[in-house]
Amino acid sequence: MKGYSYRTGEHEPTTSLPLWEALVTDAVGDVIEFWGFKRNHGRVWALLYIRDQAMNSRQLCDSLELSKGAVSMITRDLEDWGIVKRVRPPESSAWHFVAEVEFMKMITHVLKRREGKLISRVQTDLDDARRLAEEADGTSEETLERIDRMRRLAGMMRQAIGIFTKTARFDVSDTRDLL
Amino acid sequence: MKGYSYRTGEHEPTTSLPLWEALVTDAVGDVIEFWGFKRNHGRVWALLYIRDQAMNSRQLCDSLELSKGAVSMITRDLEDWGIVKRVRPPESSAWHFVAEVEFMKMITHVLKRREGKLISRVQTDLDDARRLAEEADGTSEETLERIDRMRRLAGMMRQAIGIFTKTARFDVSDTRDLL
DNA sequence: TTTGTTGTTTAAAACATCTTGAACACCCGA
DNA sequence: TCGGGTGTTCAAGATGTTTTAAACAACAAA
Repeated sequence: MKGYSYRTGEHEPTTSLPLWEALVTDAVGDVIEFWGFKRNHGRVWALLYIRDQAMNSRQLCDSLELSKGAVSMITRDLEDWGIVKRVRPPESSAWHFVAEVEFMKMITHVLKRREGKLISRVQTDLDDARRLAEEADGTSEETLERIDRMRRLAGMMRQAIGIFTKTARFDVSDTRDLL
Repeated sequence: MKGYSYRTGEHEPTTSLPLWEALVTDAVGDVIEFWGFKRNHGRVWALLYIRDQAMNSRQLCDSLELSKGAVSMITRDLEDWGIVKRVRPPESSAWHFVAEVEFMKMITHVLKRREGKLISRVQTDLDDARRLAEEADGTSEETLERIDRMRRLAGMMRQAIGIFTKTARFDVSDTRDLL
C-alpha cells in the first residue's frame, strides 16, 4: 500500500496538476487500492469527478502521467464497472469520459464478483474434503466437526460481505446520503 | 488470486498431506489471501486447527512444503495476531504451535489497523486539498462541494468497515455462533 | 567447550502484478 | 485511397511482493 507525494514523498510530485487536485486524486487512488483495485483506477475516476467535465484520453495521460495504453485499459475497466461514461462531443472526434457519481458501485460490483467465485469454490472443496475425510479410516468425529465449522464459516463470510456491500451502497451523488 | 491443485491444477499437489487436509488448508489459504494476507498464513493456521494438536516447525515445513524461514516468519505473524499460541511441551526441546479458535480475530485485527492508518491520512489530505482549493483563484463553489462529498465518503467508509468488523466478530469456537 | 538442534534474519531469487511503448486497427475528412 | 488523429492490444520491461537458502544466534546436552 503506497502513500503519496505530498505527505510521504513516496511518489514523484505530479507536476502538471495543481497540488490540491493531486491530493484528491492520490487520496482516492489510495482508498481504491486498499480495496484491491489499481491505484490508477481511483485516480482517473477522481479527476473526472473533481473536474466535473468530460476529458479525453490525451488529457488524462497528461494530467495523471499515464501512458496511452494504461488510460485505454483503465477507462475500459471503469466503463465496464459503470462508474465512467464514454461520450463523443459533437465538436470533437475523440472519445471523452465523464464520471458517474456512484463511486461505491465499483467497489461493491467487483467485490461481489470476487467473493462469489471464491466462496462457492471454497464451499465445494470443503464439501469434498468432508466426504473424503469421512471415507478415510480413523477420522474422528471431532475432526469432522471441525471441518463442518469451517464450512459454516465460509457461509458466514458470504453473509458478512453481503452486509458490507449493503452498507456501502451510498454514493457521492447526493449530500443527504452521506451521514 | 490463486486457485489450488485439486480443482484448478494451478498448484503442485501437496504430496505429504492427505488430500482432504490439503483441500481444507488450501481453501482457508485462499480465503485468507482474499482478505489481503498471505496464503500461507491461512494454510498454517488451518492445519493446526484441523489437526487439533501442537505441531513444531519441522512438521509444518514438511506438511506444507515451506522453508524453515517461512515457517518462522509466518508463525511469528500468527502469534502476533493472537490466533496461534506457542507452547513448549515438556518432552520436546522444540517450540510447538497450537491454533486459537478465534479465526476472525486475525482478519478484524489487521483490517482495523490498515484502515485506521489509511483513512486518517486520507482525511487529513482531503482537508488540506480543500483548504488549498479554497485559497486558489477561480475555484467554484461546486468544486468545493465535491471535495466535501469525498471527505464525507471517507468518513462513511470508516463506518462501513466498523460495521463489517463487528459482524465478523464470530469465530469457529462455538457452533452456535455460526448461523 | 564442542556438537547438534532449533529459531531468526536477510539478501537474493522466484514470482506476481502493473505499466509502458510500439504495432496495429479504426474512423473520418480530404 | 490516403493521411492524420485516435483507440486497443500485448510482449517486454519495471516494479512490488513472497519465498528461499544460507549465515548466524541461542540453547542444551555431552
